[in-house]
Formats: sequence, structure tokens, C-alpha cells
Amino acid sequence: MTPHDAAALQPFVSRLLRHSSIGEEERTAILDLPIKQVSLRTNQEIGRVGEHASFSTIVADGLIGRYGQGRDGERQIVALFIAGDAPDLHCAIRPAGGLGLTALGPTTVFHVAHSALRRLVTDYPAIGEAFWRDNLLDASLLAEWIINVGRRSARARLAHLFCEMAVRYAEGRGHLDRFGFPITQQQLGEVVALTSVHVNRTLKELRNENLVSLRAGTASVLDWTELTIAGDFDARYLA
Amino acid sequence: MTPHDAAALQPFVSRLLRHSSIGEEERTAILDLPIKQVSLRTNQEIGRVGEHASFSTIVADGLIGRYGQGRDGERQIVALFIAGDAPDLHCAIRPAGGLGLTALGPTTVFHVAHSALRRLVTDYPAIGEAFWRDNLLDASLLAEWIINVGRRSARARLAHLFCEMAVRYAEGRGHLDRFGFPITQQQLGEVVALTSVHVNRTLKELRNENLVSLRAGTASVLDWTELTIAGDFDARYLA
DNA sequence: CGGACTATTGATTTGCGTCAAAGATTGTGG
DNA sequence: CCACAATCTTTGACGCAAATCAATAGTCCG
Repeated sequence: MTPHDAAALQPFVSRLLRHSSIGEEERTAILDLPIKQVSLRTNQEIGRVGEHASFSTIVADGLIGRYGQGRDGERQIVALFIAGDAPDLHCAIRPAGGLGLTALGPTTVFHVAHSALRRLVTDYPAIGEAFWRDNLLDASLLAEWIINVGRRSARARLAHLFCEMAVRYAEGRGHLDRFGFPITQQQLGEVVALTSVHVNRTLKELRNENLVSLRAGTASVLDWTELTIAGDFDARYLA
Repeated sequence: MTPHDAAALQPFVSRLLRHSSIGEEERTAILDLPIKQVSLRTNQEIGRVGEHASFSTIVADGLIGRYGQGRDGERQIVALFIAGDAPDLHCAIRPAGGLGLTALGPTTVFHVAHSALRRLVTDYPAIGEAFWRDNLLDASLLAEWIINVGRRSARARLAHLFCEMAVRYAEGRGHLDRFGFPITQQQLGEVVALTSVHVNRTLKELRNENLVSLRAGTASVLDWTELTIAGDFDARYLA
């Protein structure tokens, strides 16, 4: 919890501002939060499943997955988090029930003490509401994920995922056509509930159709309109 | 918004108390909320999809489903709500993004104005936190649902659903062995992402194995231990 | 008693999983 | 800077769980 670059949490604040209006005072209160920067290796967990941590996490760079697993050990990733996201902000209010967080590639995050977050929430009701609203957005993504996994074909599932990530990466950058998406096909399978083999085949199909391609951790959107059609994508749930 | 039976919202308050500690003053403030009782027919929607309502809903009796649909019209139910639940409490804070609510059978609900809820939240921070925590529980169920639909076989999916509903119906009643669950096999399919035909076959299997049965809107748990094993059920996420 | 859902069952098809093995990339230590 | 190990990607052959198609019984309610 050392003094730090005042802009470190700026992406996080920008995210909050997209859905909540919070004043100058609140903004600086968040930016002044004491944080600790931590580097995570590929597949490194944040905390242990079931154990309740004393800090929350904000992603600085890289990709974090929230996952659960069935008895047989099969992992299902239920949410992805990119720079500016707070995967376990809610844990300051309610312990995470059985889900884990893991870095999907080399990632750096900030730790923020729950005590500091709770103080912020009680001192500034507007921040509490912004955090709450952030959690609601998170829940909206979860619901859409259920529809994706439950109702759509492999092709549509992947197309939809690329649409969602393109929009999320584009927020604050402006363009949809290309974004760093450091994920393996195995991990993609854990996200969309398919085997890596089938992910591979389907990805090839999407590439041959000139919709998207994923190479060396970079996703290229080749035809946004057709991709949204293939993925049955309606961005309303991200608003 | 007429004077009403003071106990009408008691199940809702009891639910909140299971996860949050709120004082006597807050409790009565909730119980005194102005409400309007509304009866819903089978398949009757609450509001219109996309349109943002001025009230939230609390279930008095029956079964409500939150659902989304793909372009082809296939419906996926992403959450079920029983007496005491508030399916769209969050809409007081953030409009629902593209999801709808519908009564799965004859149901009665209470409408509560968003304005009244927001006043409660600003006047009593403890209530705001309790509502927030309630939304987080909701999100926890959504995450588990993804795992259910994404990773488990038809048999495990249905078993898991019965486990979850048994626990939820049992909260505040005490016993797990039998509960009113007024849902058709078609609707069950929309919940667990299977066709009604396959739901029927799988239900038959579970009945023949003496795990659960569903007849005339009543679910009977025949062997709780074996059912939790079949459903790979770990109640932690409901805590 | 009749009409409309709801449940049940059988035959057949299919999308995705499983198993297996060969390339391509990436990273690391010597 | 190269070698080689580890990981990731790609492809093929085959199997299976659940979908689809289709038709017959219940069951509820006016």
C-alpha cells in the first residue's frame, strides 16, 4: 500500500463513469485508494477458492477469468475481466461463493483492502451506488452468458463472445476492429463450454467466412456486421 | 398503493435478514412500503422487454421466470423467483438490459414504486447494502447456472435444479422433502436448456432411480443425499 | 363433453465430444 | 543464438447425448 501513480486506477474510474455520475471529490477519493501492484503468472490464482480474502482486485493489464468447477474437475469460466475491471469488488460486501479467479495469461493487478473500500462506500454513498451498479452490469453479462451457452450453436457462441469482448475492449478506445485478446483455444473452450478441438474447428470456420480471426493473442474483426448477425449479438445488455 | 396487511412483505424481509443484519427501524420501514397487489395469469409478462418500468416486483405467491431470447425466438430462462424474492429489485438502480419477466403459472406479486425504494436506500444505508447483497446472491445463482448449463449432463442439470429449488423453498420452512413447484416440462426445458422431450425422459430416469419426482406441480425429494450427488450440488453458492 | 395444453414414447438424425497423432509456436537454458 | 522441451494448434476417424420428427395418451378446465 505505497504511494503510487495517481493514474493507476483511472481506467477503473472511467468504467464507473460510463454508468454512474460521481463527483470530482468522489473521483479523487477513489484514485487515492492505497493499492498494491501485483504481477501474476499464467494460471496463477488470486486467493484460494472458498477462502475469503481481505482485499479486492482491479485489473491493470492482462486477462482474468472467474471460474467454477464441477466434481469431475472440468472448469467453466463464467466471466472474463480486462483492464479497468474489478473481478471481485463485490467480495468487500459478500464473500465469493465457491468461485475462483485466475490469470489466463501474464497479468498485473492492483490489490485494494476491503476495509478501505468499505470506508469509501460509507463515506460516499454515490460511490456505493456506483459499485452496486457495476455489480449489476456484471450480473447482466452473466445472464447473457447463460443464454449464450444454453441456446446458441458453437459458431454463434464464439461469434457472440468476440462481439462482447470487442465492445468491451473498444470502450474508451473507440475502434472495434482489433484488440489484444490473450487467450488460448483451450481457455476459450472453458468460456463457451466447448472442447478445445471444437473451438479450433469453429474458429477456422469463422476465419474462412471472414468474420473474425484470432492469432498470437490478437483478435481481428473482419466483418463486424456479419459477426453480430452470426453471434445473434444485441449490445443492449452491455449498456 | 393502498394500506395493506403489514405482514405482506414479511417473506421478503426474512430473506434479507438471512444475509444482512438490519435493525428494527429499517425492518418496519420496509414493511410499511406502499405496495399494490397484482394477480398474473400463466405466461403473463411483467412490463415489456426493453421498456423501463417505474416499479419493482416482489413475489407473493407462484413462480416468476426471468428470461432472454435469441433471434430465433427460443426462450432461455436464466432465473426463477419464488415467494419473497424480488426479481427486478435492481431495476430501481439500473434498467434491465433486454431481459423479460413472466409468470410461469398463476402468480401474485406486489408492485413497489422505484421512487419509494430509492428513498429507502438513501434514508437507510443499511437497507441499501442489504439490497445490494441480495443482488449479489442473485448473481451467484446466475454463475452457478452457467456451470450447470455449460458443464453438466441432462440428468445432473435437472438434479441440480431440484436441489437448488428444494433448498430455496426450504429456507424458512425447514424441510427439504417436498415443495410446490408449479412448472411444466416445457418450461423446465427453457430453464435447463433442453428440449421438453429430453426433460421428460430424464425426469423419468430420475423418478425410476428414486431421486425426485414431479407430479401435479409438486416436487418430491425421494433421496436427498443421492440427489445432491447426481446433481453435483454444493450449496455454498446459496449461502 | 370437447378443446387445448401437457406428458409420454419411438425412430432417426446430428452437433459436438472423444481419441489419437502430427505440426507449429513459444520460451528457456546452455 | 541455437536446441529442445513444453505448450498450443490443427486435422482425421469414430461415438454418443441430446435434438428432431412424429404420433398417441392423459389431464385440466370451461
